Amino acid sequence: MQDFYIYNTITRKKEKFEPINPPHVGLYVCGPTVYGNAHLGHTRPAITFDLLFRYLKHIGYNVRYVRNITDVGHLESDADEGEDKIAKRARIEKLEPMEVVQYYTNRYHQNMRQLNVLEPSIEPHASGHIIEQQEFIKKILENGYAYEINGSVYFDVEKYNKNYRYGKLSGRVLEDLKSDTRQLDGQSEKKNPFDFALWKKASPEHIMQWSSEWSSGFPGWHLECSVMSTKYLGEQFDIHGGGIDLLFPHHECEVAQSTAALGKESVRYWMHNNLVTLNGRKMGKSLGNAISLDEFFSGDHKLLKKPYHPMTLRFFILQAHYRSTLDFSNEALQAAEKGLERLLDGMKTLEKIKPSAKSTLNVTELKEKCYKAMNDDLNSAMTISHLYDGIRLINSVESGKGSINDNDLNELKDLYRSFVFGIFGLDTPRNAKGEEELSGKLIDMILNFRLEAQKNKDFQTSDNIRKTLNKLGIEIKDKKDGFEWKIR
RNA sequence: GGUCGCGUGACCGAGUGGUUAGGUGGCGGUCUGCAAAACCGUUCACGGCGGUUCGAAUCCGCCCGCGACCUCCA
Repeated sequence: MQDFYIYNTITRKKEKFEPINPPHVGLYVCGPTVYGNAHLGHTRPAITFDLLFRYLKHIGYNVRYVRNITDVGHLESDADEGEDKIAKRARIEKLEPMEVVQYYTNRYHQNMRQLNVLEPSIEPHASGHIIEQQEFIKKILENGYAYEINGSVYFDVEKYNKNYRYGKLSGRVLEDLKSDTRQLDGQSEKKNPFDFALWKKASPEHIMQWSSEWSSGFPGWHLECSVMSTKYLGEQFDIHGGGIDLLFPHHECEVAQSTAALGKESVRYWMHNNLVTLNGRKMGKSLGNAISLDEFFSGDHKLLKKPYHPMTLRFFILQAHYRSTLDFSNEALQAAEKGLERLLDGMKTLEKIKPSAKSTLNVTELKEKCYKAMNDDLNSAMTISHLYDGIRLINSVESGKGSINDNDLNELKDLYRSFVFGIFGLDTPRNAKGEEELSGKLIDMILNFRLEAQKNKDFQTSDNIRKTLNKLGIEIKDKKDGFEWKIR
């Protein structure tokens, strides 16, 4: 087992990862709110925690990965009187709320498949856990950290803060929050403006509501994660992840709720991915600068100079460390596109290399560097740079400037397969097999004619063939003993 | 205003108290009928001003600029 270090938001330090019940690991990540299409921003946590999931499994852990679907309770406006986002969408589109949920959940899953993001072990819906959420509220009420008023239940932050520390995760101090919280309308019910809803009474026209002992209403918007993580991972579990924009108030409230209900903190390691920016600004749906994944893959957006392959996006994200912001631009994307191609080409070369008696390269050292980088808080950027160093070595062997023995060769192949495909998930989807085979044979045939032309010094014909194939997206490489080609 | 974080070469983006990140792009070369690819070489930066140190881009202070959170948000 590797010594794996994680940057823990709550301590602001890198800490050695030690699961509560090894080899089992419980991982909870905040998933999407399914009221709209997934955009570039959503790929950051999806890929970051997919990387974590894959790496933990790779180094021998047995991971239960829970990623929720938020389909109730997130309020639209800044006041508590807002309308449920999904309900609003449903009303506008004249659909059943669950129809909206199903539609965008399907779209999300499709996008995740395109990005080769593994399915989580459990994907619970908030709407499927209303009873559990009500029970959780009861526990908080019993423990005295919540109060009921007019059919709604609110978390009593001030009282909680007397025995615990509200703000522990995000580094906030309640006294500061008191002076800084904006005075919003419609908060008259709450004792304090920073109190948050656990259960909210719904108005009659509110189309998503459930009965409860307090009122017909809906659960508060931070509750589902506390409840579902507890249900599927236990009262204490290993890792909770999510976007850094959820740190406050969402995750802070989760800490408070769980502590208030269970008498202890649930989460051992908090991990937060940074954001995707556009011209240095956060990309967000509500900010109106989000590029949806469908637009990204089709190139159908005014900011996109061309369509990009899902693997280009995946690689682009992996080339940065997850805790840094990542600025989007066509230039950067195209650099990633070419970089990924070089990496994958190098791997194809690796598969073809013939072993020699001795090795001029140190595979063990390369391998150790890769693990060292990954063990340092999932530094995929560093790992990739090591893999490029290896590609240079592979190419030098292929061009006869180095050599590798049988043992090293197998180890090297193993290293690249497990890192590039297994851990980074950079698999290129293949075309339909039969068709691929046929077109491959046809291209071979054409290139054999070209070879003939070259032998006869008929370079005009030879160049014409190459030009035409290039136009079709086929790249030709002339070799000493023939040719190579690939589809771009 | 409060809290937190960032500022790296043409672009993206790692990192460390003293040694080349890496990718993309540019330039020169090897190879080649010409290309492409590959390889070799080159392009050696760390916002500003002070301080600590034998030595700092890396630690500390101040300043400037930018961002995130404080309201749903990945």
